[in-house]
Amino acid sequence: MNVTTIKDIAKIAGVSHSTVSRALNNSSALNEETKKRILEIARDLNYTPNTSARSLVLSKSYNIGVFFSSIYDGTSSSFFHNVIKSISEKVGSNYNIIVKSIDTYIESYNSINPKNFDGIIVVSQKKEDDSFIKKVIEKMIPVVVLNREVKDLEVNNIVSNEIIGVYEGIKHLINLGHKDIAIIEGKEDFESTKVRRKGYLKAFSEFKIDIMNEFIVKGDYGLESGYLRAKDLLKLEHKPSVIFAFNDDMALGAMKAILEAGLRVPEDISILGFDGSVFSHYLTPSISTIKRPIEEICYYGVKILFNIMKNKNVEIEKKSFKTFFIERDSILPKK
Amino acid sequence: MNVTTIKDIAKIAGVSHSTVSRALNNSSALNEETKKRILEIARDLNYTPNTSARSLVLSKSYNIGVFFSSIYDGTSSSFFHNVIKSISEKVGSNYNIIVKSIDTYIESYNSINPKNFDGIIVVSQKKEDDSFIKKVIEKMIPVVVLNREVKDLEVNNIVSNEIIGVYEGIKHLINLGHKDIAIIEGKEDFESTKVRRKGYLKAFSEFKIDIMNEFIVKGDYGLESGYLRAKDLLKLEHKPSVIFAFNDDMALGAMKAILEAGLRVPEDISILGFDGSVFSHYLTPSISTIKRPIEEICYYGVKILFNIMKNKNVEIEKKSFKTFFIERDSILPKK
DNA sequence: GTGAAAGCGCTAACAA
DNA sequence: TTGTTAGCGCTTTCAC
Repeated sequence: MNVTTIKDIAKIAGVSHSTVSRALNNSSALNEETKKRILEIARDLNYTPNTSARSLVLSKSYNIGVFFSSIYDGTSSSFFHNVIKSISEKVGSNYNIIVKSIDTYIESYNSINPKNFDGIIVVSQKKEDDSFIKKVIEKMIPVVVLNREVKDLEVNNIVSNEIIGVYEGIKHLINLGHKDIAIIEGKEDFESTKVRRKGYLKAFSEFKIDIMNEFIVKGDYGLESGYLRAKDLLKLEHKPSVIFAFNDDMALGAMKAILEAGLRVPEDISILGFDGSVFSHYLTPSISTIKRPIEEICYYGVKILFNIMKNKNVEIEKKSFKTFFIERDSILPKK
Repeated sequence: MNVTTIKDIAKIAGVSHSTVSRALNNSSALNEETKKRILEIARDLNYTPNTSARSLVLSKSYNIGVFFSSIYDGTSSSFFHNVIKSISEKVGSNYNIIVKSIDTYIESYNSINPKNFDGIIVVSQKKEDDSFIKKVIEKMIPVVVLNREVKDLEVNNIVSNEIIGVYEGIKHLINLGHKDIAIIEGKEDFESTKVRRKGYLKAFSEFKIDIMNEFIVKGDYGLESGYLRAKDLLKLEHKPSVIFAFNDDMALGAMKAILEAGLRVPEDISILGFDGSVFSHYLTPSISTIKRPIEEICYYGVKILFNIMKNKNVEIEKKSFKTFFIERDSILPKK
């Protein structure tokens, strides 16, 4: 015998396979005794249901797809881990979590079918994900998009307001007398880059700070790029008094570059990061950063997803959590 | 109409559904023209196959399970991300990667069925995972266990030899004159803790270094525990001249504690980490560490898994990759 | 309380 | 080259 099926159990128990099915799903009225007997046999035979068969008849896959724009490029480890942890925790173990990277998911989105996914969570970074999201919507799969504000599509969308956090962080810097604020931006095609940029531009314009073009450099959210771009900044004749990196990883890289140049953090150059990742607190100096509530976003996203899965007609929801500036030791007033 | 099926296509194309199936799988000889027509209709109708149905008949799920001992506790973000990236990359997009945490995967391993998983990768930390692995083997699911050496089970097993790396790291320290080497161990129930312990014990005994009980403390692989345990160590009257943390996260925590105490790294206290995670290189000072080749382990693991999946009768393979000491700036000779 | 039978969407053996 | 048919393992309706 290969794998135990309900038929095998039925034969041994001397009942029909439908009775076995009923017992296994402890459905309707059926004799307590036969039920007990069947369950016992199932256990002895090490029975586990064939999910494909069950899915086929129930039109329910017990699969939740978690699609990142990319799991390879531009996604920091702490963010990635945090997202998976939070989603897994909230989803529970009744469902499978299938992790995919949209950028390598070519084959014309071949498995995007409501029968294959009970729900889909898109952890989106790029506007280009819209074509994928659109497919998902067309297929009527319950879907929620996290992390990036989707403008052109009617879809459940949970994000954090990153402009506010950045604005506040920059405002704090300006209030401390800083004007020479350099920025290491993230990947150009990531929305987070554009949004965070808006945040500092808002603060700059409000406080009438001149934007120095040579102070704005492009990173890619990776540690190395933070290091390299900060090195570039330090070569400038007129050096910045602060470096604001668009994520904590790059902030760490930048700090290395500063210290390597024989300068001190924060005495010579202050640093501001973004994400509020755990490790940033343990650096010396601890890095001031802008915290985005990844867990809340994920929890809330899953909650909504399950709502839609249960009750198709709920209204589309857009929600934005706050981000906030966390002051730590990497910032000092301008000398 | 709900979701397009091959029957819908068949009706429109005026052929039988089996012809559609053939066209879709571009099987055997069938009229190029009808095939083309069918494919076109399929595209127009936005057809995507129902994987449950396909799985059911083919006895192939296109699911690869990636089971961690825990995705929540004791698993560092960089390790987790690295593993998922490496496995995903090698597996390719024909398969679904289902990420699970064994510790929360109670319900008597209910979905462990060869029909539900074409293959399973266990990223194992604890001996207790053996009961899970055993179930998988019993069910004849192709399986490979990564990361932890499995002793009591005949199973494909790809690990790294961590004893050697630790031994070399400690030897290096001893050669630099260090004797007061403190250790922050990892989670007690993780095999990695035991193995890395063996590494330093081997070096200690070989070089006849006395083991100071108060120098051996228990962390949990989390940043905070590195910080806290290092603080404890610094309260000792006779302070260590080196702290070796069983992973880079704890090393970072330990460094914070040392610097906070007004001591310098490495001038006053040297630090050695473990993992070779990317960020450890960007810390200041960069942390000397022991590199384990996670990518290689994962790549090789996937390769073997696919081998077994294709050809059931391949021999069981045990393979161990080397770990090696990476010298960086966090270590100085004993004063 | 239980069995018979149909059917979920697909593939494949067998006919034609 | 194509259609008919059976069947993968399961749930569920309808009888009894």
